[in-house]
Amino acid sequence: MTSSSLAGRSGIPLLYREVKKQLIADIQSGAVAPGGALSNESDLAKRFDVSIGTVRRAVDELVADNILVRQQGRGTFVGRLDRARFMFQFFKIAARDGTREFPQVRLHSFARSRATPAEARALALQGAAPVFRIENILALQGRPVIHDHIVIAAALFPGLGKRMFEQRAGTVYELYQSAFGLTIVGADERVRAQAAGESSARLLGLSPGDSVLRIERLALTFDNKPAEFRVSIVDTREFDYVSSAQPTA
Amino acid sequence: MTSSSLAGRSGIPLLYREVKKQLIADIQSGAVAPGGALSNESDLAKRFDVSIGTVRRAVDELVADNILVRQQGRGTFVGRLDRARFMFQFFKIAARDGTREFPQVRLHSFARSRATPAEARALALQGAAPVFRIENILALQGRPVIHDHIVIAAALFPGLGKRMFEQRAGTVYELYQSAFGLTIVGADERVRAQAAGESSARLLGLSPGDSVLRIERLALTFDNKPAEFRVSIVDTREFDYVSSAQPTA
DNA sequence: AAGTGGTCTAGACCACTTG
DNA sequence: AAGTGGTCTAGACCACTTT
Repeated sequence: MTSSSLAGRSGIPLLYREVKKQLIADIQSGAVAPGGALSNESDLAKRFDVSIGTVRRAVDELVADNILVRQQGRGTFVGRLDRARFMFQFFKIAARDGTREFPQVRLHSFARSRATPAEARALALQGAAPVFRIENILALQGRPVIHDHIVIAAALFPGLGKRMFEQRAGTVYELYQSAFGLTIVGADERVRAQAAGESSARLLGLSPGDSVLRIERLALTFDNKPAEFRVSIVDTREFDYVSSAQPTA
Repeated sequence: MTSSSLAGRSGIPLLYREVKKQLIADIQSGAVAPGGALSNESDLAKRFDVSIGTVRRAVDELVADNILVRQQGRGTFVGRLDRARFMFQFFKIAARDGTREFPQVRLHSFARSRATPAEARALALQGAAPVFRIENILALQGRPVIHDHIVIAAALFPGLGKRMFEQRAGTVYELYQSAFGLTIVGADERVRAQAAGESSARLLGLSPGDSVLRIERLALTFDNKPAEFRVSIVDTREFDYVSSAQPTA
């Protein structure tokens, strides 16, 4: 292949940012698959016509964002959105004693319908665009604790069906990643307390009016583009939403 | 002063980690004050007998942790825990439309008493150690929204009194930093929904039993040592707890 | 003009994994 | 032994701020 070196330092586009963009493009195009290895650093340096240090800086940032994973002596890999990463990066519910456990997920409903105005706004969709609307019940320690309502744009998930969703091997985000080439890289969450509605109360074994936690999560893909809108109703009698912001070391 | 070079690469202590430790020690000892400038990078490199690149790596991490602030052309400074930083790093309550506003704080009670077992556990104190117990009411848009209950070990804040606390110029954490040399660098938070108690309901204008958010925050200083335990009761009828985890760019 | 941090380079050497 | 990432160095050159 012809070597495609990067922009020539004209409008001050930082070299390592350009390298980062290219690496992201490789992931989005499928040129490197989830779990697959990147070229080694000296080859990347040759390909982009920069020094190894510049490649390392670009990779450093992608590693900090949990998008790439380095393994000394082995290589650098595209991070899979597997259970371990989901627990680490996205699942913030822990038992009172701090114990964290991967939830047992049961599909409650799967439907194709249209976005409400609020959903369209969150997902940056035009009008009442077609969406998939999915409800899950998540159990911890054998008891239903979380009632999830997922909304995703149908246009981003061509061919998605109930069976495919239900019979996925790993996490929901891993399905997005492996079957639709859509990588969730971050999320904005808004949390508040409210009285449980009738449906959530029934599904979680509560009385209507009991206090529950409501989490709105907007999951984002590259460039902070919204990809999934999710409302989670959590019974916090025995579990907490945890958020840690500690210096690295 | 006699140059004190760092460990001689014996037990594989990473050089940049050692530099980082020394810079933190300078902050804790008061050798560089909050808001004050560090030596320039080449002087730091000489002092620690390492290359500038190694100094930069240490400073990079401290900047990422919001402990230092770089200003190109001016220097590198110890970050002050002022309002802007408090809003950015610690205050996670926002109006439904996303608006963020620094709260108006009113002292409700100030007392010296002893730690409960749970508080002693959180703060890593022995037995029923002496603590200060402070209640604040925080108002947003002119209405009381948050009822804070702060617990701090008396031993860490010698000479703290009600007047000093009430008449502080800036944020609570800035008082800790400037008057007691204690820098808050991070926090662990646990959030859940519960029915409002009598006291919080009265102070926030709610009916007992209304759903409120309960936030337990353990604020940490260097080495993740606990420094403050705080319970915040939040009226989330018009405000949310927000948590964002987006890639840097 | 002088001083600061910011980017990028080229290369030495080390630590770890695999064949 | 060969190949990978990890640390550290020394220095060029640029961008920004202050005097």
